[in-house]
Amino acid sequence: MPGPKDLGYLECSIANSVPILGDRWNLLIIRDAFMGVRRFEDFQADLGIARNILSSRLNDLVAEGLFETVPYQDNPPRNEYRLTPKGKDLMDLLLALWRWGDRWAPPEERDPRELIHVDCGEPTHIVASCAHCGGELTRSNLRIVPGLEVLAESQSVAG
Amino acid sequence: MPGPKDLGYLECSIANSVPILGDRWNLLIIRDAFMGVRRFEDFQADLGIARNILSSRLNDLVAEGLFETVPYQDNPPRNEYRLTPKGKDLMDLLLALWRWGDRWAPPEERDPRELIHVDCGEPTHIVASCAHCGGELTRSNLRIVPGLEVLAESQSVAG
DNA sequence: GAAGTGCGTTGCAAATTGCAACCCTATTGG
DNA sequence: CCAATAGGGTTGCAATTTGCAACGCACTTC
Repeated sequence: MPGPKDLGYLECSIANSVPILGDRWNLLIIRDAFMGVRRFEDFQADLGIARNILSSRLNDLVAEGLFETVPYQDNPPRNEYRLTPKGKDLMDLLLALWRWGDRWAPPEERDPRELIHVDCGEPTHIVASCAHCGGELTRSNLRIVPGLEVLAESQSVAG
Repeated sequence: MPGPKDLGYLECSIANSVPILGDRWNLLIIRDAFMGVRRFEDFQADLGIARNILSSRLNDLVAEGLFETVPYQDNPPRNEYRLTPKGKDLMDLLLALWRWGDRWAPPEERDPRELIHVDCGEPTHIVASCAHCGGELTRSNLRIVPGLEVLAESQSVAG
């Protein structure tokens, strides 16, 4: 029975997020939404996505509660698609994706967009820090427990 | 010409990352790799992914430089799939995904895994902070320039 | 030498994608 | 009033991808 497989059996937050976030278009639509895009035509024009796919994806995103429709005109009825709190909470993910892409898959022509941290006024990017002590989270100071394994460079099991 | 569309025209780091990361299986394979899984059979058993798809995805991930094959036996030749620095650098993304999923799409039975910050010894999760000043990055203190828009709650254009 | 392990490839049916074309409502122009 | 345009989709169809099961192949172990 082809088509996306149900991943519920994995019993994991990441696996549960994957059906909606592990999709090329959804990630790009969310990116656009963070940039301020809100209308069907604007998403379509910016992404070059086929209209039927965009329609389907927006419906999925609304059904999953990442976007909500907000009418901006009655005749004919027209909606904007806006991020909900659940959608807006993806900001860290987008920042991480942006950062990774800048380091490992930058566009040919440098992306003119910069992220500015208003509090300090400087260009910035995400750094992962600990919710408890504020220290930086790195591969070597993190551990998953109970875990098959650690995230660190040096490993002690499985080879 | 159906099938994944080339997104190069978007000229953006995120769009460039999407072809490899905007895929259900790739994200899960990477997740497993961070948990210490390295062998074909182990990925297959853990994810329940079809063998042909796993084979295809691992090849893609190696081709993109996120994984590298490391022989662990000569007869017959067998390889492990390990994250490269490029792949390991996805840790922040995985942490953000994990965090988001915990908040918005947690598994029915609570995931027994916890992330421990070894430096302070406490369970933790990612908090986005500024690479320049270390302050927290929030939707209201970030700006994309030049930008159609800001990430903040309150917006001044297109609305 | 019969079974088991590890890693894939092959075949096929079902689902998804992309494109172009069409539909509908309402506004604008003459 | 009729035509053209804008916004927001839906429909049809062919190419591509998926998922599953089965098969292949090279050793190893009993």
